[in-house]
Amino acid sequence: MHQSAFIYHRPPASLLYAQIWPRNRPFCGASAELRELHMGRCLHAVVIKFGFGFNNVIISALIDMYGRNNEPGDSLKLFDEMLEPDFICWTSVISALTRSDLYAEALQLFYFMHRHNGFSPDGYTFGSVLTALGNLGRLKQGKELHAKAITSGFCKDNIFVESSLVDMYAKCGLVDESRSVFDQMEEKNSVSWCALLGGYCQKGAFETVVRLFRKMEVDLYSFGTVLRACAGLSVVKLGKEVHCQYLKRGGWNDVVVESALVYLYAKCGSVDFAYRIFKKMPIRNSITWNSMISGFAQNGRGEEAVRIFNEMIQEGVKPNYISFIGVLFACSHNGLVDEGRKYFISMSMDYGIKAGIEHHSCMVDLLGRAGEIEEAEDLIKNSQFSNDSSLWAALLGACTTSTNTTVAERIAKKMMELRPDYHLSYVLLANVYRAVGRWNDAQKIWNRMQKKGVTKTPGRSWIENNSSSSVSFLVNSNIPGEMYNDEKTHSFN
DNA sequence: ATAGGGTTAG
Repeated sequence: MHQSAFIYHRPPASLLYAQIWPRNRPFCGASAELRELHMGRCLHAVVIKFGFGFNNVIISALIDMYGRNNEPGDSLKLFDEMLEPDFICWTSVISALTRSDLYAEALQLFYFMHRHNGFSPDGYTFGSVLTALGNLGRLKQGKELHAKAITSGFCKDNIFVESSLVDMYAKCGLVDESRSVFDQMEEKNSVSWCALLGGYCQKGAFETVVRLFRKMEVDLYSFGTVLRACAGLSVVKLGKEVHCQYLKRGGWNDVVVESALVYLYAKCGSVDFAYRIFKKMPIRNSITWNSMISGFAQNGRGEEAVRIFNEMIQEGVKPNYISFIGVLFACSHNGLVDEGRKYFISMSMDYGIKAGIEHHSCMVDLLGRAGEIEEAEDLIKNSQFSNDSSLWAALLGACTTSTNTTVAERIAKKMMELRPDYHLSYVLLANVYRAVGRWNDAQKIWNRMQKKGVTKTPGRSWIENNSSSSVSFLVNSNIPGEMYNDEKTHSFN
């Protein structure tokens, strides 16, 4: 008999394995330590032994279990081996991918499900897919899905869909849109609040975050957000209060909160304390490692930053775009020129990561400090950022100590071409001429600068910015009693 | 079976 009713279109094998599985190898070591995963695997065996291997409900639960334990490869394998995955199985596997930060892959499966199997999304699917879109910053598709959620009736009064929408708009940088969805919600919970606060964090409105944090129902999940705000404000004192609350409430081995603590303490100068927390963490992911690398790097401890970077690789965690920013920054600020060159090459050769503007900036800084002005110049010229004024400006700064007039002239002129209003190009070039006794040329540059009306932009000191009264106000007013033990706070629920 | 948190150069 013809079985067309049961034919289901499978996603390409390349999507199921080649692309996804290798990328997640690094997580396996960490997940193996989770007892829940071990239990889950045992249960899986029991399921098969008792002949429930073809029960979609049970398999859905298993797919979800692997997803929650950062084993998206196992989720996919199970899914691929199913004879007739129903719509719920698709949703489970999409959410498993989203949970493991495989957003693009989750989206691919979602569109595949829709196009080839004719399944329409429901509230559950919308939640996961909107999360994926938000993390990828795909505003256009996000809006499309928002419209679809409204027309299909899954939007109104569905706290999952609405919270995901708040999150999606916040992550795409549209805080106002995010706020408007939030305001229209009939019922709000800590997830909705947290999503909104994340948007304010991204905009740099850290004071707002701390203020609102005191008004909302607080769960351990939201500690990550407020710690990010603390780091943004460099208020280590408030961060310590949050840390205490985390421990007091029985928080333990939460990789997100503890990574945020590592970052906060390191950013505020307590690198050794940060390192102690880092050392104690049984499960570390790439963000944890990155926090520690950049923590050492920012505190002038480049060698340790490099050491942590290498340890990360040894432990089987793949360095990403941000890891390389940290390690290159460490190299540039500690004169590790050869290492810097090595890592810059290794980034694309060994890890397939294309160097971005941040990496180029670090390299220009590194080479400039080492006096390798022409090498840095070539690097910029041969990159896709050859007309980026921030890179040329960094190089220009490095020329101050150089006596090579020809090169300095060339760079200053390039900079004048890109940014005619940038005063340092003129100042620097004039200084270079003076250093070699070309007084007339120096004077000409000064005249040209004045004729163009280029003026120095007023500077502001770091101290001035950070001793503003609003920050000290926050620190003093946020005593723990007020933050967490307020009766009203708890009855908010 | 479903939603939210943490890392990014000058």
